[in-house]
Amino acid sequence: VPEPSSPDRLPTIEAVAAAAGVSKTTVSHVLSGNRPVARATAARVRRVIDELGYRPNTLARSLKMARSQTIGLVVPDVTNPFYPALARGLQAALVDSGYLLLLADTGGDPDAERAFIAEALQRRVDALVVSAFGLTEEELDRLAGAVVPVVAVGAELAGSRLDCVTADDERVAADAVAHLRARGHERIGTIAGPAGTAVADRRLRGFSQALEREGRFDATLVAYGDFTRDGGRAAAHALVRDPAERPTALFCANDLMAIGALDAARAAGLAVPGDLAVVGVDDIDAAGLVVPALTTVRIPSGDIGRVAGELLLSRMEPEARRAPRTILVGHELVERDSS
Amino acid sequence: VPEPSSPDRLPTIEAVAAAAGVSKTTVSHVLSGNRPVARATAARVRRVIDELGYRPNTLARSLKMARSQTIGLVVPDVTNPFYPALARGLQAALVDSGYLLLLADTGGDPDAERAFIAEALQRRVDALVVSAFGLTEEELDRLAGAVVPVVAVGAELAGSRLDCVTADDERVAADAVAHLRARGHERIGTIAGPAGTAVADRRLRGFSQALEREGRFDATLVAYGDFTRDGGRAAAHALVRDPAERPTALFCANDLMAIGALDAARAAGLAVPGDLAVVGVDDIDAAGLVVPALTTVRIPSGDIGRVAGELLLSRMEPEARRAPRTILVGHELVERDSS
DNA sequence: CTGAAAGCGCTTACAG
DNA sequence: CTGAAAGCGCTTACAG
Repeated sequence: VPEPSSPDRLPTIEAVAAAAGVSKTTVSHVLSGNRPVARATAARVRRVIDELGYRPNTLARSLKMARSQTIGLVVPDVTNPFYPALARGLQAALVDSGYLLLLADTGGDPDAERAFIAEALQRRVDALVVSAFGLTEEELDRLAGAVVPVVAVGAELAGSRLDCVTADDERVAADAVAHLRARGHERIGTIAGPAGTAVADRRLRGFSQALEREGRFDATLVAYGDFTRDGGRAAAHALVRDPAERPTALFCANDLMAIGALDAARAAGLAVPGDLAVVGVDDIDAAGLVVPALTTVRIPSGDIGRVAGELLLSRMEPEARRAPRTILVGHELVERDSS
Repeated sequence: VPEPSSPDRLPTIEAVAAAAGVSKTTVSHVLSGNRPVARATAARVRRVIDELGYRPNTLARSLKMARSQTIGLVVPDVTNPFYPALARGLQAALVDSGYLLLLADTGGDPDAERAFIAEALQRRVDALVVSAFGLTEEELDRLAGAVVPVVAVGAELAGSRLDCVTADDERVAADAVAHLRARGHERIGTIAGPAGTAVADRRLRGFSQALEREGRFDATLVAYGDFTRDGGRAAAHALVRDPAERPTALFCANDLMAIGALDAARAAGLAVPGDLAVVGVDDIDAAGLVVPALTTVRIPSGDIGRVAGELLLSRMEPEARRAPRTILVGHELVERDSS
């Protein structure tokens, strides 16, 4: 004899069935609509459901159906406004299909990235959206690509077998360089992101190649940051220390670092853009708020999230065994006062 | 005869047991450590696990154990930097205990809040952290309070049976008023948050009472925004339109609205702080970036997240049937250039 | 030191 | 129009 359900235990489909005098099968079908149920029966079941406050246990359903209706989202830094905007776009694309977001902030640490991806897989997420910093494309593909659809966001993974949604980072950098060249700058430096990360490498390559085409690339004008304001400040500080070797313009691989470069310029007594022009990437809200307002290349992070969501939705269709796709979202130079 | 597992099906504990020549029980115990297993057996099992790449299905475990190791986080606006910082603190407090965050951005819409809370409950989250805007405390408690521990963050719920972690919003407002009074302002207005939301109401009450104590409260100097920059701009615009009736200082219930007030002042040709002093709340990064840099009352959102996580952890202990607690985090006036 | 079996709460193929 | 039963992949009380 089973114990009567204790008061702090939620009602189950079994309890509903008993109270309504039908089978679990029937209760299940009034809920899912997968099979017609007599009107009177359905009404009775629904009444009982309301009375008991029954809510089907999604865990059990997910186990049975082998889909959790959950998407894992891995970002290096939620406090970088680029990612919340992306998360919002992603949620908007997925919410109507009943998906929820499992969020992880990894701090860009490869171990944390691996750990979260493994954990998300154990929880049987139906797909993964990842902005990985520490992981190589191969590792990402090997870790998760074989199990669930994965879309890499905010970085193009060369030759990867993964889907990805990103801006064309080389052109982003090239456009910034073109802007600075048009303003007459000849000594253009850059604050790149961490070497080895896909976004950082691409933006640096776009930067270098654009300058090399004109024979103006100077490796001593390259510094590295970690995509944070502090990192940008430190890198810029190193670059402008020596007046003789100083660049007249700086392309920073994101806005946070560009804002740090503004800090460094101020600390060094350099006028922006007079002594040093600064261009960022992203166009986070803060870009328009700093003084001088930051010239930047706008990346539509909300669109990236939304497009990634739509791509995932199509990947989760039963048929979807297509070749990996790379979807490029448009970027746009926003000229403000720092250049 | 069961079919052999198809290639795209993940290995189960059953497959591991078969390959290692032991029972599922034993495999389970080498994984959990809940029961001693002979060294040789354990080693063999582990080898098979590695070979097959077995990862236990958390859905099944959660169903059996009646805990999902998941915490639901409900916020009105992820793109408001206050919340990512909170999310980060929360994750930091919970990650070591194996909890993951299920995130929802509700846009402050009560229907979205209800929908997400219901959905999270169906997914059997172990607890909920919510910053609700549309829901009353009673409704929040009724919806979820009976089922899982709930902590309300960023707003004190008067007389609620829910835990909450927040700044002392009345004092936050009172401190801002005191600052403005000390600067000599006599006509102090406010841009409040949406009436009916707990944070907004508390900050408005703190504001009103502080001024009433000195007989200086003027209801015509109260406007309402929705905690966004645009909302703040519109509210400030209305307040400063008439030069004769204009306040000389504005307490804004958050930084985003204060930044909007700065926009409005600029558009109206008013000097800040000369013609209009502006004080915000939160101290998001942007507060230090705008011009003039924003005087604000700093709320440690990361701490709120962390404390909420710790509180939840203690609530999820089996014994925990204590009375609801309200934990107040400290705030601090940050004087910058806008006042 | 180890295993057989029950059960967590669902869904659905099979049967009538 | 409806139900009995198997099964999703785990954990654990019970037994030896």
